[in-house]
Amino acid sequence: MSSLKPVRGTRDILSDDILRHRHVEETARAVASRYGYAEISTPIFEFTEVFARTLGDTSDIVTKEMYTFEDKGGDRITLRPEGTAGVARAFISEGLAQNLPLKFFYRGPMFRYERPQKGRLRQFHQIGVELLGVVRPLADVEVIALGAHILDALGLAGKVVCELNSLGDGESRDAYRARLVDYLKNHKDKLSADSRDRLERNPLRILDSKDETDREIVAGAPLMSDSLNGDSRRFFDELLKGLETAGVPYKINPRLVRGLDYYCHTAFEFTTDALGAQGTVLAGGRYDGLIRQMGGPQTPGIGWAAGVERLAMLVEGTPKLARPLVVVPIGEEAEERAFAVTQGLRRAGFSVDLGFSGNLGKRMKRANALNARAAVILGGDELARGAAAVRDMDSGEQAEVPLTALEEHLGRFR
RNA sequence: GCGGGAGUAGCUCAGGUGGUUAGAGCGCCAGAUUGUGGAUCUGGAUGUCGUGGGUUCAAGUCCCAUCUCUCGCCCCA
Repeated sequence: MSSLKPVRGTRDILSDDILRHRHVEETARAVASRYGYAEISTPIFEFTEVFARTLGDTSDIVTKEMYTFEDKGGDRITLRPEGTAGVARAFISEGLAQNLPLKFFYRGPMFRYERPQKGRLRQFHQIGVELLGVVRPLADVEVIALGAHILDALGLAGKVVCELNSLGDGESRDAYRARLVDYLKNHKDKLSADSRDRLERNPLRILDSKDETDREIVAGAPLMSDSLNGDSRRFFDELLKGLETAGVPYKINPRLVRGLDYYCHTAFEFTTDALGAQGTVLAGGRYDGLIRQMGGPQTPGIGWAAGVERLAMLVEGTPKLARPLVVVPIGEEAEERAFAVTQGLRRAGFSVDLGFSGNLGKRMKRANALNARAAVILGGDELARGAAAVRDMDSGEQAEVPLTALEEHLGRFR
């Protein structure tokens, strides 16, 4: 094995893997497009403040996971750890507030400096959507239904569960946080070290702690739903009703929280038990305060992101490429004419491979390895008659076809 | 960042207690078949044994460090 290796947590993606990635991305793009989501591509790096300001100073992403560096001009630059901040920044930079509501689909690499595991990499890929400018819960319904639709189109409906919760508006969330902290402080000495730390930093996170004693304590904790004010309660009820109307199955999980500070109201995760500790496959929520926090006009938003690597691991089988034709020249004179024949077929819309060397036997072997549908054999005898031998690689049947009728004859193999 | 497991051919893996030229299957290459692929048969090449250091007459094997993968924690897609 060579000592030349990719950087830790990065991968070359090729052959079957890249086909699966492409399948995931193209399926998502096609379904999102049916819902009217326009694709947007934002830079993979931004000024560090774009992420630092929006993700919250206490989040792990900001404190330890960002790839941040100073460029030659002295600017602080960060490789994007997630997609929402960049879309929000573009919304402000491009003055898009005139055109609300807006719906975006994006895809591309994200970067987080963390310890790699299965389904968790330092460079990974996400697909995601954002819906900006709609305060009504119907927006949440559409965004979640779109996520469910994409997972269904990928054949994963039976492998995932949509877990759902409401964090309420700011008022509800603050009220709940206070009640929760009050309760947990009474059990502080029994909490795990991690959770005692979280009590200061991010108390809501304690709700989904994996520590057993924590779980026992959490079982008796006040419920978020009891702290929702009237507006928040109504919002959540409308969302649930909408999902039922849309036929999206869900499971309410009162302990579901989101790591990032800007979420409010709706939080959801599509999870699977097929990927070990990295069970979250598509997740998102509502972020009504984000754009104003970044310095833009008050603009509500909701969206989600999904990990392409994780989805690709769940997708069964390998998407097949279209089977090519192969042109096989025999002899020097035929080789000179083969490229012109090949180009003619390519211009006519066929996928055609023309090898660079080899005798007949080798070229036929390669045609077989490429899973060619048919071979167009150009031998001296055939060319002298202005024809080619067309061999069906499945049946082995071979027929002589005049070059002038080649495209028409090959139509059956398209 | 913390804890456990693992790194031998392109791939999947064998290599008791240290002992000569490190093996198998798959794949690859060549030939049987110089105008015909898949199947079969014959032959061939697989390699700094992850990397660096140490112990020893002798290290794939033992010790230390380091890197990468993997499982879990943290966190998240």
